[in-house]
Amino acid sequence: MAHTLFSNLITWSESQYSHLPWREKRTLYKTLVSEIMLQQTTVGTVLNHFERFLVEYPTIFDLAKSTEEQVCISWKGLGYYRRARSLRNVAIQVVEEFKGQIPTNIDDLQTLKGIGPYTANAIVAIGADKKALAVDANLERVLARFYGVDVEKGPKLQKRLWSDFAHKKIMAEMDGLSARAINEAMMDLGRIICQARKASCVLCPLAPKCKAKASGDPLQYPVEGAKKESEELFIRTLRVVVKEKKKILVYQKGAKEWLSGQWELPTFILETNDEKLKQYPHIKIKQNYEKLPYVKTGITKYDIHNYILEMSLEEFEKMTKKIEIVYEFKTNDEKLNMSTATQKVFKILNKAK
DNA sequence: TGTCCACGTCT
DNA sequence: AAGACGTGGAC
Repeated sequence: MAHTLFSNLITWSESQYSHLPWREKRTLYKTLVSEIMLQQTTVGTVLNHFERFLVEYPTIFDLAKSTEEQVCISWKGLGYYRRARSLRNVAIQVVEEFKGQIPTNIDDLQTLKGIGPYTANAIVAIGADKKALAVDANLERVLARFYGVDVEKGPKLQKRLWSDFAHKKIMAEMDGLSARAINEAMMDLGRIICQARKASCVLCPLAPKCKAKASGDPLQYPVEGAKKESEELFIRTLRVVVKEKKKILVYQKGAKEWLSGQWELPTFILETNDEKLKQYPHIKIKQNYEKLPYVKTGITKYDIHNYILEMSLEEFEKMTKKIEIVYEFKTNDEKLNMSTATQKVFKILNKAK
């Protein structure tokens, strides 16, 4: 009986992964924070930040009282900083509209900006242990394989899984089992055993009834959509270091730019094949920039080499006469919301000394 | 080192 | 509804 399979799955998951910090003494608040962190982010990365974040914001009221800038600083290293702003706004909204009690039904949760179908279901199923299914990319893959669904990956597959499989079958499996345990276990399975590019079927508790395993080629599910050719985009930036005593020259990124609100070294485009790019002003320098030290960064679809150049304030002012950005001297410490790329530049400079 | 890839929600 | 958003892991 399939029910036994899912019990085995839960046993496997609980024996190995109950120690994740958001699972220990689980609360709705820890679930909210961890699930927002886990959007687009691997468990390993979240492990590096979750507990510190909880020390800084032990309750939803602490989070609601904090400033946007402080929450973004606390979010450093997790990326997709819009999530940090959303999380704070959710906290404020929950305090104002729900007396600080995080709702446990899908509809109320989805009224909160930043909480979509996945996170709403995760909070209901995992946070409140009420019947729901949080279908992230892991679940999508596991379910497509288990049921052998050959619908193209993406929104179509999500819909198909939800209407034909997830809702009717998995939800039925939850009768008599914990919704929390089954959701956590399915995610663990996708993360550890039933990975996108590797399926360790010999270890899998669901293998006896898995259609993908039976097919002999489990990786054929989920079916990949046609990949579209996209032009490779590169940027070569100049990152300028101007020091004055213990301070460095930086500027704050605007609302519509990448990494909005963060502080960066003065940054200019030396060369790019994307003519529409408006993130930084263009500049020309006399020397061959390819001989300068550089660090690689990446954001969205761009391959970026950041060339580093130290200069005096006089030289800098001469170079940027026609540029209207406001640059200021600031101390580079933990109170400054400094971009990852800028931190990488300093790492390289310190290493060189 | 480089290259490829994964990943929820909003707009 | 296609593209934006950042980081880290696998090989």
